[in-house]
Amino acid sequence: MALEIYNTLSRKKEEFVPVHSDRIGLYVCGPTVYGDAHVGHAKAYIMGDIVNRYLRFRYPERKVTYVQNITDVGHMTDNDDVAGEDKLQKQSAKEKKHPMEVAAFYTRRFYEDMSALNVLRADIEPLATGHITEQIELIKKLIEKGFAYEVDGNVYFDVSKDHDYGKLSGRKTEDQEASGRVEARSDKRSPNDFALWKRVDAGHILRWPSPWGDGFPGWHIECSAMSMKYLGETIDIHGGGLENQFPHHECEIAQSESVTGKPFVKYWMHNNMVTTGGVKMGKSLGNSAMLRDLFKEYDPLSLRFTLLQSHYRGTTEFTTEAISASETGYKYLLRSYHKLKDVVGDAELPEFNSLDTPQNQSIRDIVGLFKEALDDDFNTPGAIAVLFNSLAPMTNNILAAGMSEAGPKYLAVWNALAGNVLGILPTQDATQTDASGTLSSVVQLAVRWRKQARERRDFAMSDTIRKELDEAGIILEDSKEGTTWRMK
RNA sequence: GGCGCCGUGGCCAAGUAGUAAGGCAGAGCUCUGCAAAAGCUCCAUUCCCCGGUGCAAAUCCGGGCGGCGCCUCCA
Repeated sequence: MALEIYNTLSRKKEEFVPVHSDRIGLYVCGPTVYGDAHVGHAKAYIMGDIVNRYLRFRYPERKVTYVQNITDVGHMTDNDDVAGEDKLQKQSAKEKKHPMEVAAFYTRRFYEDMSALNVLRADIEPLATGHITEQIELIKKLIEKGFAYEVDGNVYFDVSKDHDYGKLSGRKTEDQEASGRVEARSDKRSPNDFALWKRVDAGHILRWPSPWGDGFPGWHIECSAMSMKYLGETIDIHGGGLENQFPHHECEIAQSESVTGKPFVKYWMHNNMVTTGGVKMGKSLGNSAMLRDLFKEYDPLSLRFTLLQSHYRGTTEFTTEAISASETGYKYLLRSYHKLKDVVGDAELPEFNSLDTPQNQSIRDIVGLFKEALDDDFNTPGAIAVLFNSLAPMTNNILAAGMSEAGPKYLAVWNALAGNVLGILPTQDATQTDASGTLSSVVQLAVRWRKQARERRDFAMSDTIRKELDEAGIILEDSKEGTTWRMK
């Protein structure tokens, strides 16, 4: 059984064979930080997170290094060198802040949102502005090798010098030229050429000195520079949103491979869009659901769960109804997990890896199905189905049968699969925030009073207590063993 | 105009040749003072339509209809 990844380069699933025997390099294009993150960002970075988590789970013997950049250079909202607006500069004018202040502000908020979604931080989170030197060095090499040319303070990559340009997106430069698209006035030799370095005018705040005068780097060069600096000339996996396939990733390949003469990336992964009403959710379309707003209504982890219930390469139709629906299913899984956790208590858990023995056949089966799903190009909906079909029912059986020796084993399985790999288990629960036990004591008191009412068959009082606790966010459940409570 | 993707039950959504996962919603039952939880059962003879190739197709090929993305910043 091997991990298979759909590689955009070949347009098919390929067996994952790491470039190096001892390590794996993963790079995912990070956000441009001039606004808050929306559901589309969540889908992209949760995908990156799943790849990161699963690689670590599946290849414990290899060092996985995950790099995700922050684009804190504004770039242009228009291809025209003159008329283009710098997104960060525009936002900074609006907020009356220095562009770097805007970038820092939204960077923090981005990480806050991602943490709420239980997206693990990358090992290296380089800033584009922190790697201007590296980018300039790369551009110098491209000029030396004849792949780039300077015109009046601007440096462009000469696409005609790169013979396999277009191999990722399947585009031919001739077709693009034939498109009749209106090209803005430019000093490029060809409309397909793209900027490596841009000259700035007097009013531009974010600027750096370079051999070609004051300016700032082109959008694509940062990823090449930072990827190669931290992960080497050929990395295993590079991921990002589908809309970055062209031109961004195509340009990254062109720049990087022209300099090194080696393959830049072995496996390219692209996640599809989040749609609403069948239409792409996008920053510029104004139909984005911002994560911060959603977090007020929904548990961030149930949002994560919702996104994991569709495949990363398919579109995800996003509606509040869709989150509500999957939230119900998600809570079912959590109840099973929490009950098990309560029963196991402080008992020591076995090492997850020690459970892979013939004596634990049912666990082996569950883990096998789970891995089979994720091995198939990170099929998270399939992995979640295993939780619904096997892990939760098995857990409920154990709880019903009171099989205490199986408890810790299964809890270790929950922690590994649902916790470490899928990241859908809460990292902190109500019992931890109630460390002093105050809430618990009070609820226990109410439960005792209600028990007395029930014993004298005063069901009106019993139901009132339950109803009022429910309104306060506490749910009571009666069973043969007594009454248990939990937070809504 | 070029490149590419998608169309599966009321909703969401897996499945790329071997006879339709899963979740939500819905129906019934068990348990129960009631409720909840949990469990059991039912819920697509069929995968947009029409042809074709296979012993076999939701899955491959051709045509049609419908929807979407990229080609300009966007996850």
